[in-house]
Amino acid sequence: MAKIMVGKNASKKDVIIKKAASLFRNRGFNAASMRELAVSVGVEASSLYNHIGSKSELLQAICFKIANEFTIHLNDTEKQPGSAITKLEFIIRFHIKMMLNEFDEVYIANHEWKHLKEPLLSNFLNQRRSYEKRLVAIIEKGITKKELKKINPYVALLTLLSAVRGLEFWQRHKKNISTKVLEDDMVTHLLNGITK
Amino acid sequence: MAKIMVGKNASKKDVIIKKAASLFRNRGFNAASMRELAVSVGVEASSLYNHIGSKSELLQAICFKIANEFTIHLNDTEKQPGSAITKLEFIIRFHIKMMLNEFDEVYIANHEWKHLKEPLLSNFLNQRRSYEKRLVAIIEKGITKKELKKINPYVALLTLLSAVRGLEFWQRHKKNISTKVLEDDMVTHLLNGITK
DNA sequence: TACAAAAACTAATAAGCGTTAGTTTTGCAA
DNA sequence: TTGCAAAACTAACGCTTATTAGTTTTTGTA
Repeated sequence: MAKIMVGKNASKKDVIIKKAASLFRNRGFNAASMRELAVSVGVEASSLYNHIGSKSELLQAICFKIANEFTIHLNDTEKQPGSAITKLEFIIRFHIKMMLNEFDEVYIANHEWKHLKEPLLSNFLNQRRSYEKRLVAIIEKGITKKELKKINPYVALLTLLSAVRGLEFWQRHKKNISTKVLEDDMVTHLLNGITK
Repeated sequence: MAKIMVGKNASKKDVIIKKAASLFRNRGFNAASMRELAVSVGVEASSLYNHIGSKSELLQAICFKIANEFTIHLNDTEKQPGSAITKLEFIIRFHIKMMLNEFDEVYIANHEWKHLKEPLLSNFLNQRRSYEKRLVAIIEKGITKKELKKINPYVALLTLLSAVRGLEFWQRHKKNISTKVLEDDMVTHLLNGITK
């Protein structure tokens, strides 16, 4: 009768979701079984259902939590004054922080969303599309105002988002580089290039 | 008794692997079933086993084919003379081409390798680590020779590889941008930045 | 045309999956 | 201490999975 250990301010459901995020990232959503999750939580598989509705509900919770956090931050960014470059730097730094602080969840929102079930799958994709369009708008404005080079804004978006997303590999590359160096170097690289 | 259709110069095994690559990318390795693959090939599931050994053999074939192609190209790059920038541009362009021409396979080598079984999993990861170290060496040499800015070479590697990998999303963003613009803009962005 | 090998088929296997039903234990409030 | 709800347990369900065995059909060659 191992009871689920729950820290302050976290419901048992939250504990399960956290463990699920870790498991889903390490094994993939489909490969991860509820029995494995149960072991990691320290309970029998069927007991999980006293706290959650289904396996896919866990995936939903993770994906939409992350999507909302990014949306909220973009809302803030758009409100604040400043050049396109300032805004892009602000956004890039937020992406980097999210990658470092909520790695499992962000990874899942990036890679395992495809196992969401309709209609939530469409919902999620719409939310992401909308996010990207708003970023493109910022880049376009920067080009118009001659703050940025005349490159294709979609290519720039792609490059920015992908580079930041690549921090997934940071787990592997943690070679005594401080997160500050990481953040600064990456912002420099993406905004100013690497050639001298 | 639907026989597997096979084009010139392609064995039936090749046809199955090609279909598997597409299926694994769309559904994920674990979610993709041999029965689905059989439908896509136009045959009963059990008939596949006249041509292949197992499901994971298909994953192996795909992952190592791609890994080898990248390794071979890096061998060529290292042999040829030229600055670090030239070499990096050469490599970036190859990555972009691979992404566009062998999308399914590259995607799988990037994302589904974790479902490889030992000892091939370790083998694959070693091969990738070695590839990355050789790229870092090129970047380091470029910094030493003052061709490149003094940034952390691992961060630069990360940024480069991830940005290129982001071409996965190209399928979604195909907004009448020619692949030439794409390639050129991305190389410019990654080498020279986007700020004016 | 006959024969052998290749490749298709049907049917079945054992294992693992998410989930449910029914029961027992736990922990808190009266 | 009693009583009740929350949360654990055991056992089982129906389903899907990769894979195998055994059989039949197809194909290419002599």
